[in-house]
Amino acid sequence: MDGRKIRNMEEFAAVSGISRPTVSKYFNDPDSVKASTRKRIEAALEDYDYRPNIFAMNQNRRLTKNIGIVVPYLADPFFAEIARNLEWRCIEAGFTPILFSSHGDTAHECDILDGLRALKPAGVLLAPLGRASDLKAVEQFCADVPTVLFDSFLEDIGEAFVGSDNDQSVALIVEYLCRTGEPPSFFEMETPANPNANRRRLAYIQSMEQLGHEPDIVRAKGEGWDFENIGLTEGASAINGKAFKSNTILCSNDRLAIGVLGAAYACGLRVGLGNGFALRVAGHDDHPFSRFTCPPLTTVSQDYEAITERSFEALFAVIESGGRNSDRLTTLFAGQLVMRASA
Amino acid sequence: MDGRKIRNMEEFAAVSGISRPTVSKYFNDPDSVKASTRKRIEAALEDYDYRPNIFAMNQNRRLTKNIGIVVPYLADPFFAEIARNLEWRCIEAGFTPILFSSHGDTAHECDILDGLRALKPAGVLLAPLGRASDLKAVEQFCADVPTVLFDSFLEDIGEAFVGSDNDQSVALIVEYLCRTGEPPSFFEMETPANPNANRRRLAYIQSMEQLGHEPDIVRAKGEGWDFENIGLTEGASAINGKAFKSNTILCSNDRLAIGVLGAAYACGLRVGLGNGFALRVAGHDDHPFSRFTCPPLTTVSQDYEAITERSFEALFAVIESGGRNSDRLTTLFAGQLVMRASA
DNA sequence: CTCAATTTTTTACGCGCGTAAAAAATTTCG
DNA sequence: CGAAATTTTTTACGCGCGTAAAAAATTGAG
Repeated sequence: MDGRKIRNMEEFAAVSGISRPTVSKYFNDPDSVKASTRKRIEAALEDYDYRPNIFAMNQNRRLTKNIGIVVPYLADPFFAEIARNLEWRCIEAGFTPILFSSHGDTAHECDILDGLRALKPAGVLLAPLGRASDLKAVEQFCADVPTVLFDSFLEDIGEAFVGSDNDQSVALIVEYLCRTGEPPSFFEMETPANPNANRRRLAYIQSMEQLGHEPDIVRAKGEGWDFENIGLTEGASAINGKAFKSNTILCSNDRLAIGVLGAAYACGLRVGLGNGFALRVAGHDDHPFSRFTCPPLTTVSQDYEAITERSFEALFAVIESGGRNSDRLTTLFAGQLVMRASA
Repeated sequence: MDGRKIRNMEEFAAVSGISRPTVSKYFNDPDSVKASTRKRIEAALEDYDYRPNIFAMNQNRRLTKNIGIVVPYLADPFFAEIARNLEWRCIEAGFTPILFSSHGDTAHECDILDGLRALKPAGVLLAPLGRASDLKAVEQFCADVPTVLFDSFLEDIGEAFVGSDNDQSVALIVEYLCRTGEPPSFFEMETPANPNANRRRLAYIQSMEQLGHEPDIVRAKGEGWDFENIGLTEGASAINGKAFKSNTILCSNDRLAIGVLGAAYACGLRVGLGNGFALRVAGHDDHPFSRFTCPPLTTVSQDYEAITERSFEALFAVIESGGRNSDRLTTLFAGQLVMRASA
């Protein structure tokens, strides 16, 4: 703990007895210097706790060690959870994750992408708003910066896409619901922001038809990301208005289902499977809170860890290969049925 | 849209017909140049969409326009919501918010603060882990960087503190619960991470004694931020083990209460106020999801907007005054009773 | 129109680091 | 031990911008 404060790499190089270019090399990759010099630098590092100036470091770099993580709505615990995993993964690999939330707003998503460009990130993990995204802006961004999309699929954009296999997962739960009770009605938003929703509706229709049942779709009015609230209010009016042909409601996602559970409670309907229950409610995603609803929500899980792991790997591969060489690959993970008490 | 790409401020100055120092001045404060030159610059900006290199900009600055926002656990919608508001507020004021989550981990909180220092932020809005924080590290950080603490109170640290008045809010709900039914038992974590929890326990005891009732405190085992789960499992064993002396449970926070609601459901107890209900459950914070539980959770609201607004204002004042001159001021906002069906 | 006040331009340096090239030192290995 | 291979040092330049100082231009009031 020498009293002297180290002001720059020059000074640090002096006190550590190593030349500045070598020190610079060390900071860019500790393994690129001989083991003995590395030890000397790290010893000096203990005594003087110097850190290179990130701004100066990045100024001349064509790209940095930054990785942008962009999610459409961070107040949604699904994305909070994924963001948490991604951050962790990036740090582990020696990158600096920088987290952004589009807050459900098109213009803000564009602003984030603009700002991100200026940060010269090595890569970006982007879960776009979806329908609300400015497609041209996103496409242009992906052309400039190595980007892996996840969750929301956008045609032909990005180096890779990682998401869940809605066809499989919806078929799974539709089959389960049909097998254990009445074939489900499908409940979704009128104009879903997320492309997964469209996919799920189609998968629902197909599954129902394959099983010889007639699809029944109920659409909730409302826009935005306030899903629980929409599920609650619109769900209640749908229930009261006898809009559902079935006593079983499959919701497009868990957050909507949580709202519907509230609606059922407000309507005095007991939710669950078997005698004495008036309604079954199922969701999709295995949202972090779905275990704690009353009754606990039956749903299809998305494999959070697989999605984050694969997304990061895909991005890392692109970064390593120094740009855009891998064919655009799409990975869809299968969902697993999560049987709880609500259906 | 001239084909030429602008590479730096020099080139942009050339095409806009203004000298580089003046352009530089413009970017640091558009109002610092004459109106006519400002217009000329902004006209050129339309044609050439140039943006100054942030790294080069910040390199020589003693401090930047960055504002760090640090929350202990972003997967907690309470913090997600506050972070969202704070981000918005920062942008509005022309700053660049950078969001971090400590993920409930002491070491990670320290890393974040370290990294933040390197970003030379104009200021930081910090909700510390609390008990789990490395107090010395946080204190040292606050000495280096203008920091406003919120949510978790740490003695004598930071330029200001903004939080909620637990004494008032707990008194409010204890009084309500006593008035409308049995005096509540208090349910909390054994070793709460958040200092608010301690404050709330004390406020509970005081309120009960003032109303002439004997306090009854039940503590759940478990650590970390997985509150709902702890509330669910420990709540169930407490209920089954007849640990609660009262039929009314006041939980230290809403997330715990959400778990307890699940426990009650699992135990077959109907939760609500009045005849036919076996249990009352109340929480604290008016968590974003508390409106959607079954039954909807009775709780005390924290004034999210007031907290974010005041936090930002306090930080802004410190920044404006160029450092640390304001006396350390503490603002506590009163909670409001949110009567729903659970109690 | 004149003189002072304001604003812009010119000129020049520095920030902290990346990095290239050539020379010097060190290590490796036959 | 000596030559080749590896690593470090020396030297030097540039990145894009902030900013200081002095000179020049513009503006505004009288």
